[in-house]
Amino acid sequence: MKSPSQPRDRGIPEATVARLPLYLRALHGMAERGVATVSSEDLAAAAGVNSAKLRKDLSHLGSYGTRGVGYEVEYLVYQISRELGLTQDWAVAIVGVGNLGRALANYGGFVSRGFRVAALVDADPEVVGDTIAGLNVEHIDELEAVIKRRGVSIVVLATPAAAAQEVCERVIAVGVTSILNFAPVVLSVPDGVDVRKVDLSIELQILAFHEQRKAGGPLMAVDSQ
Amino acid sequence: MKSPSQPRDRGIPEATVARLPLYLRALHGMAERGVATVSSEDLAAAAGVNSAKLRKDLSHLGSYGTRGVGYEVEYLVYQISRELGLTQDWAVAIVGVGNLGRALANYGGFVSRGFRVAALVDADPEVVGDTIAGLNVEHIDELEAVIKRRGVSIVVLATPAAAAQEVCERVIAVGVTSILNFAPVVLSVPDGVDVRKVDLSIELQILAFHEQRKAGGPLMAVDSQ
DNA sequence: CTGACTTTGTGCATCGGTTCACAAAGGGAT
DNA sequence: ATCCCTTTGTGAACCGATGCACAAAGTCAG
Repeated sequence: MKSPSQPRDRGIPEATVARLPLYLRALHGMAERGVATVSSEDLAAAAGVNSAKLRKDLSHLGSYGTRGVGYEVEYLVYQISRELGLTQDWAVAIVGVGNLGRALANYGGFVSRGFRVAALVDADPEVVGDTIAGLNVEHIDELEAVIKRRGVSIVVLATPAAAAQEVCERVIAVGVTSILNFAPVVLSVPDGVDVRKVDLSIELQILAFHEQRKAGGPLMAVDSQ
Repeated sequence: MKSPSQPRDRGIPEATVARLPLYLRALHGMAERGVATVSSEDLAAAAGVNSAKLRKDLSHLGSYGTRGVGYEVEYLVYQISRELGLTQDWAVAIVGVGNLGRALANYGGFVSRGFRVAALVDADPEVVGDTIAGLNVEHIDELEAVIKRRGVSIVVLATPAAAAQEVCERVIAVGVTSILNFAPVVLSVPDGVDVRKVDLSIELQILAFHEQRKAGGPLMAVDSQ
């Protein structure tokens, strides 16, 4: 338990970052089941990746394993959490309280670790004032004020496509630099602002592509011309 | 307009497939605005990628552009749609009609092109029998029957994490090979089955990672202890 | 018909990520 | 203390994706 060589490369590959939450989830499950120690092989299986990749990923954070034994679950949970910035509390605002926004507000996974839905905002006077998931829905005119007042640093866009770019610009103007976008548009943002996009219909289209291939099969007798 | 050399490589890179829906969306927008022809430069800008990448992507489908001119919008829409398998109609079943399932059922983007929500299934007797987005919610006991009867080939899992694996196995058993999973678990499936995963909390965690970095900045004075 | 101009399609260098395979490191038994 | 066994951490080969830069191919004006 001595201080393990300062390893933080300050440069963790993007692909690795994207997998850390996966490992974290698997580790949480193990911690709950009382597992104290886990090998790269087992953890990799639980996370659905291969063990070499997992080891290389973890090696980017430092040498937190013990050769011949594996990784201490609790310790690794802490290290990954810290690396991902989950040891602090992130205030999230959800803009757009339609079906999707509502689902997100109620989604347990958000609140669980590190994130807190701090504000709900919508333009429709019909829903402004309603209470959803214990929160009062505020009017879009209050957007900037709410973000500042609640210390929101991550904004989730669940608005109609047409509204997304404008909302995006407004929140950036008051200092937000992390946006999770569910609206089916390409947002244009200045450098330094991070946008991640979740697009349900794109995922379906990718599935359809593969499904079509399978249906045709290797000896596809379709309209090959 | 002569038949353009049989190009279908039968091997389109995965990264390209993932971007085709993006191009398709941009093209639809252009078609609606009456644009007849578009250059790789303009289309790339609309889709948020660089133009060399776009040209290379499209070249995998065939030579559908005209040098000195660009791409004919309508024609390209058709070619990409066909490649993605959107010229046929895909019946989709949504399992789990909680907040998220409801949002998905009502999500216009699904229905719009090529996809049709053909069934809603849930285990909760409270919601079975309800009508959501014009569809009757059926009981999970009917799962296999419904899938066969409606010709469902793509299943969307919006169940609680604990139920996902079981539902997954049941739909695979009746021949489904394409699954879009919103439950926060790693599904284990046999070869030949495609699973795509959308995980809201993972996206947030990735954002938090980058936000933390920005907050600290190059000369981070944090607990480097 | 010719020549200037535009834009595609692609060869090539590069880069980031994955996988293999093994030396190094630790634990535990004798 | 020594040896054997397990498992990590990583060097190196490999693979797919990206981006540059340009020749090839077309349009259009005169």
